[in-house]
Amino acid sequence: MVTSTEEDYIKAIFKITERNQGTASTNSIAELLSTSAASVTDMLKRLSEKKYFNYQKYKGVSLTNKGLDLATQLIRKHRLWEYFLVEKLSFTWDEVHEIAEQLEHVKSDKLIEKLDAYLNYPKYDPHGDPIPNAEGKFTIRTQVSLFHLGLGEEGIVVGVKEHDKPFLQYLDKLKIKIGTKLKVINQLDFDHSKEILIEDEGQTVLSHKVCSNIYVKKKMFS
Amino acid sequence: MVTSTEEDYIKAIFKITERNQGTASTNSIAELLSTSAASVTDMLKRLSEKKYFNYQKYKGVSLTNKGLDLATQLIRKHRLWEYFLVEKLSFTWDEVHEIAEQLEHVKSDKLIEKLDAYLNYPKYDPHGDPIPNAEGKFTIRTQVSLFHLGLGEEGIVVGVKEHDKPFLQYLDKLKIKIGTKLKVINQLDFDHSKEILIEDEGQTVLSHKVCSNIYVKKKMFS
DNA sequence: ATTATTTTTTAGGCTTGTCTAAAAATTAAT
DNA sequence: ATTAATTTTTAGACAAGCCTAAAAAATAAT
Repeated sequence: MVTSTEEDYIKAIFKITERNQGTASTNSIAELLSTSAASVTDMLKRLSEKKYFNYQKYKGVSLTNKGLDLATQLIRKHRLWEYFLVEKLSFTWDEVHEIAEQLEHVKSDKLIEKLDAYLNYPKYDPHGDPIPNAEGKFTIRTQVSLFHLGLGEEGIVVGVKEHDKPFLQYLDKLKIKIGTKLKVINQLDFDHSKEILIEDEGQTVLSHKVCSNIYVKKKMFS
Repeated sequence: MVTSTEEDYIKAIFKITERNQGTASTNSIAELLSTSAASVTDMLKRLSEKKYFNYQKYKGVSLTNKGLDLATQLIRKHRLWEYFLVEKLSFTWDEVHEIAEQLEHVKSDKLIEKLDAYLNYPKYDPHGDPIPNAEGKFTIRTQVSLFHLGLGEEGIVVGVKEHDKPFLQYLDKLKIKIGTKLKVINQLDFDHSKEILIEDEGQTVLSHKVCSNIYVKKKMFS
């Protein structure tokens, strides 16, 4: 049996080690889970007996295969629930994270398999992130950040990097969502901002930060 | 903030006081929650400060209006989720209780309202129990137990009393489900068993205990 | 190569929710 | 009206998760 708290730790370790290849530090976990470093050390010591990760004092932790499997299943659950909330219950993409965070802890393999089937085995969640299948495999898409789209080039929005609520609400207001066609009609070297033509919605200026948080699929022959 | 454990206690008190009008004893709560009487006393003492119920030493507990409201909302959530699991994810009625027991603790009013709307505001759950609406009101149906159906009388199954897994599976095997038409074709005074004609499925003998666990709507003019 | 800074761990304590064993109160029985 | 049986509460302990403050280890800076 694994508790919700334990699952949160596994997920945190996964998220951290996903980027900076290798180990997660005590502090980084504490920050991600909004808890103290002392609590993390405490938890790691106790949890490491369950073999979800390797822990050496002062050396940080890295997930074992067992831990990796669990993390993948948790991400699968989280993203499937997000998909359900948006597609079936018509939540907006900025509202679903907190709810999915709770739903992902519900224990029932059958539930998640049936949910997956009901949703027709979606490959991507409402933010464009891949949903692992029952075996833990997922499809990576070729995508670039909007920042890397050159002058005159076109792309279709396929995802976002950060899931920050105000950011997602900002995109909503601009009518930018997954599937929206964008075209770079001007770019300012000074601050790396871009003037973007939004399909059916006119044009707007997007900052460097916003651009690098939007993933697009490049249209090759426009 | 109310924890899942606290919610379980409120629900238990509600269930107990629902029948034997009035107060729930320490022992009855302990039994329902599969815990010790000592734990219950402990919990009651601490929880009673939150005003969900009135507690007097040695006198048992009874829910306040605040507690009653919470219990009703929990039942609403539980039954809506059960409905979802059966109607949308095609679970059978014997499988849904444990999963709904977890889902009901997910905190989001918006979630439950949207779920309700998505399911088209169902009035009864898969076991025939009424689902309270957002205001806590629910529709009681005129129903009698199959035991009270006389010789030659007909009825339509509208619910079951106990939700015991093997019992529900037994009914499944007999092809008895909600909406099934039944007719009493013989009854044995000796053990109060009845011979029943099941619509499109032939006939069978049902024990007293089984009969009194099946609720039917009497067909007035058959 | 020391000193300073940062990170991590230890130590001790708190709350929630649980337990067992024993004491106290209530209820039932003679 | 006592005694017996049952129910409930108290007492003391434990695990999971969390905290703060202080100590120890690792890393960075002079």
